[in-house]
Amino acid sequence: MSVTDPCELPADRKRGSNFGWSLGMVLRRWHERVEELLKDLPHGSRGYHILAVVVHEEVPTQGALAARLAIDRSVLTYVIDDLANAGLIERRPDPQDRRARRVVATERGRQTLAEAERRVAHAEDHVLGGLPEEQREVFRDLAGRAAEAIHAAAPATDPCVAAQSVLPPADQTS
Amino acid sequence: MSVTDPCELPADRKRGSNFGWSLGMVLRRWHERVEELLKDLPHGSRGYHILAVVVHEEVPTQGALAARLAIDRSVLTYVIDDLANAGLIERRPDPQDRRARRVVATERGRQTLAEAERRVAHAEDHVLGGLPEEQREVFRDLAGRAAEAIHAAAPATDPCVAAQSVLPPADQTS
DNA sequence: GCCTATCGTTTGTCAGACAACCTATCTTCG
DNA sequence: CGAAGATAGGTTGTCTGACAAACGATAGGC
Repeated sequence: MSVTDPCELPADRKRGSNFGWSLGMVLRRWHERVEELLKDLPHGSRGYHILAVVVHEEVPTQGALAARLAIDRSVLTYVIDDLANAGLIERRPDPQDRRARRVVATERGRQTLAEAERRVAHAEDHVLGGLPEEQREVFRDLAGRAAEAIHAAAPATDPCVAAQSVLPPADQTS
Repeated sequence: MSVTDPCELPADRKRGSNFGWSLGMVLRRWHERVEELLKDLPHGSRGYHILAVVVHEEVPTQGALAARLAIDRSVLTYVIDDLANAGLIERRPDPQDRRARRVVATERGRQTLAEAERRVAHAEDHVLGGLPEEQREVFRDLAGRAAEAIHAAAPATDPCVAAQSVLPPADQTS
């Protein structure tokens, strides 16, 4: 495949192709719905993501959890607090390293997550209602793979793009 | 970085329940890059979206612009202020309705947008670098169509999903 | 000519993100 | 062993951006 030629914008670009806007739109709606659905889960979608990783993956420590989700550690602190208060997870001292805490899900946490996942899956279908059924799965899959690639290549600052002005030199008064 | 090996994600459950996270991840990265690229455009990606609509679509008024982008009017006020100060757009009184302002792009605004779009397209290719080339276009297209459908069906509060607890009936003591 | 709705603008409030700092513990090295 | 630095987790404070409410100006109905 030859290089991407970003200078040739598909003529349709004017309306449908605001990728950033579109992503924001979909994500916003996803948030609205999920936040509504998971209102009694301690921190809504935040708690959901964390609980999901705790349940589905054997996560060594809080730090690893933060890295896995690409969120700040200080967020983890209070979300885990509240998830623990709700009896969904437990913070146990790591016998190997007493600085670290192992975060493990309780049985109740697993049940709650299972129910939450059912609801979220349903909500997602609704959010993507504008797409025919089979394309929803494609979209989810592509999003997941794009996100994983991004997460794997963590260093956000890739200087391959020069930082020069988009504005013309301001001689043409219009 | 000792024990954790965050890349060991057995594939069976890593996707399917973290669509929201994936979207957030992609969008965050998009933001980082675009905000970097458009740092001399008055409000970064915000100004970019607004300018794009002003240039590409004949938008009657600020209110219509806000509705088109699904953003708050109060945001439009100051972003348009700064875009106008930068000489990219103009606010003209609507001859039909002197409450309303027509927002039109200047020639400079058009040029700036064209340049910005080139850069953004390039950045987007980079953000989606984890996907093979042809799937990027699919992803963009799906996102665009999903977003438009969402935007068309604006009323966010659709009570088709009951708001009941995800938590089991609390048999555990605290 | 009033009264109400609408457009754009301004202001205030609130939650979430992020950085800086702190404490406890582990590790390394003298 | 003990001191010094590194690391895990937690706390605090600041900053930004979103949203609601109030405001002046103008249009349209009666």
